[in-house]
Amino acid sequence: MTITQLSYVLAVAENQNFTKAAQKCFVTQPTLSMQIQKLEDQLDILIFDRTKKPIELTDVGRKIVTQARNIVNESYRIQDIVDQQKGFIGGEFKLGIIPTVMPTLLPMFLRNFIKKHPKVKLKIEELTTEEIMLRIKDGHLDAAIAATPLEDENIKERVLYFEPFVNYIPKNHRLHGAKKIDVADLEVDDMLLLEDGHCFREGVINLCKTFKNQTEETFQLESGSIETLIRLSNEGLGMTLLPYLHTLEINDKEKENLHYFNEPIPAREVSLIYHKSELKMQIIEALQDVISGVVRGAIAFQNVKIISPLPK
Amino acid sequence: MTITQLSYVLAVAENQNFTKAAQKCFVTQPTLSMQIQKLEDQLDILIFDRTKKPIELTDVGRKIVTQARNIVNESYRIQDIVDQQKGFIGGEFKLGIIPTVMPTLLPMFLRNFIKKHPKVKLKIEELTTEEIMLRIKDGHLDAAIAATPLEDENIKERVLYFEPFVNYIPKNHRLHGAKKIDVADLEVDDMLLLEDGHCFREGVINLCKTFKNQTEETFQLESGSIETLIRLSNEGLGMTLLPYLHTLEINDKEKENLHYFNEPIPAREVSLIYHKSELKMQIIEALQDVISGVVRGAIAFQNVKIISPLPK
DNA sequence: AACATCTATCAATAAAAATTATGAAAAAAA
DNA sequence: TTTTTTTCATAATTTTTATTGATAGATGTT
Repeated sequence: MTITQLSYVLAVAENQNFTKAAQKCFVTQPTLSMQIQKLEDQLDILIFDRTKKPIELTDVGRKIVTQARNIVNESYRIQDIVDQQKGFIGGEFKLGIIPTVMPTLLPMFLRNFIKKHPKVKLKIEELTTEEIMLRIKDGHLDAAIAATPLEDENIKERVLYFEPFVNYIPKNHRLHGAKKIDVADLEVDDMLLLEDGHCFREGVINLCKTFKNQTEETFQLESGSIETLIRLSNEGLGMTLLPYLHTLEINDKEKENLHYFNEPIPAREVSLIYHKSELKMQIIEALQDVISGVVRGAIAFQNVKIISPLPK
Repeated sequence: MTITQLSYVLAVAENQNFTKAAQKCFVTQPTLSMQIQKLEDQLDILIFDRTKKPIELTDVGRKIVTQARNIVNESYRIQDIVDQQKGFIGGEFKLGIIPTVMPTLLPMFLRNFIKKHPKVKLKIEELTTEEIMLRIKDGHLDAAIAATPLEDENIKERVLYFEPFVNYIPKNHRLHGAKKIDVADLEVDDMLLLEDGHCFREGVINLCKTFKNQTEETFQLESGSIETLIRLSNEGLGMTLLPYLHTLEINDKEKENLHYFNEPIPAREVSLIYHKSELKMQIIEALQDVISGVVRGAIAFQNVKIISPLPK
């Protein structure tokens, strides 16, 4: 039994296909077939049920895959120990970012980070919180930036910053006249929201519910991006809430529609999250340093009240 | 990096010697030298400091060995999963037994066990509780039989039986006339004990202390085996306590010196203990079944009061 | 029926591991 | 000190193992 064989098994289990798995392993398909057969022969069991299309794991196979993932992941940690010893910060690093953070935060720190740590090959992907949590647990992501707290025992969190919510209220809206807005003024029925699956949406709904006991039944419109939200709002379809960093990007005319909250200002907590095993911790800490440094200049609010974005 | 290389590293780390390690791995010494060098080259670090005699681990080396042990142990669990699936009970199994249990319990169950599970290659070693705990943690023992509770978070326990203490009181002793003895009658100063390191000694001392607030200062004599204890006692050097199973083995004349306790009868708890990772659990359960079955016939006390043998 | 997709098999070859034989350095013994 | 022994490294060679390209067979699709 070798680590290579185990990783071949993992690849086939994940792809449910020898040919695709072989590509991901950068070997030919017969290599996988033969090595996996060899392992099956040695253990004298079948890991895959090849009669099923697509291929399926047997009962033992499922248990073996779980253990194999364990072993393969633990084997990565050997290199990690060496890197840590050398103070080496480099190698491939897969980072997930939620959609409502991606467009504003990424440009702020990416250039800085690459400059400071040129040996790290960052692979960044925009994913929902749900996908992020799955992929951190199965090892396909090394870390992610998401709204917290998540309260998942397998995932650790390091708070990066608190991002205040800002009201975006078009000219024709009943609240446009008000200089500063109170949380109690918000009405869900009146608010443009992101579509389901965005945790920012959850945060806003929670905010409204907290202060008005509103149900989440009747939303007027839902959109997939905050950009669209602003456009829709401009068309007079309702007000919306923006995460603070987004308000730095909009044009001067639209800035006139921004209305800040009275203190305490509601905000979301944005954190760097990673698996509890703390693999590649040097890079995670490097990321935290760079991002915290950059954000400290951009967000300088005090008396910020935090609401939980995933209040299930 | 391969599991084989990692196990070579473990062998050298444990033996502090390439030649001996090679023998344990059933390969020649150059094989180890080359494979370990190859691993060191790939990681671009030194695992061993070869200038020191005997050879020593480097700082990184120590961390790598810890992780390597992890990986190698986890790799054994693959075979374990397969065995479990097949209901196969076999392979090498290393069992430790404390000295005061070994001579009485082993003959009771060994023949039975071998008959019932002929494919298991039992390797049994007599060890103190302290050694047992170390070796269970480092994987050199699969399980052990010891007095419990141990209260170690890495070690799980399954109680096999409660073994009452029996007084062995020679003719000339002040208590010889008494038919039944009370725990309160015991005097540490008056009692022959096993030498330091035997947990049975701890148990007895604890028993005396519990009822008389005696200090453990002045013991008259100490011995390494219970056999010797009986001989010394016969010579009129004091009374002693025997674990019940030992009393079944002594000759008729000596049996006259046995005096049972009044209820509640003090006893020690004897358990099958094993690492929390539950490797080779099928064999552990098979052992438990056989031993419990055998002992149930031999010990049939009720109203047994338990004292902790390791009261630190 | 023809085609496409997928895995297994085979022989050839490349790569890696293990072995035997040997050498050099350090420790132990004379 | 000199000799002997121990111990690890190196080199050349053999053995074993992994990988590949080509292809066959099986299954499902159009």
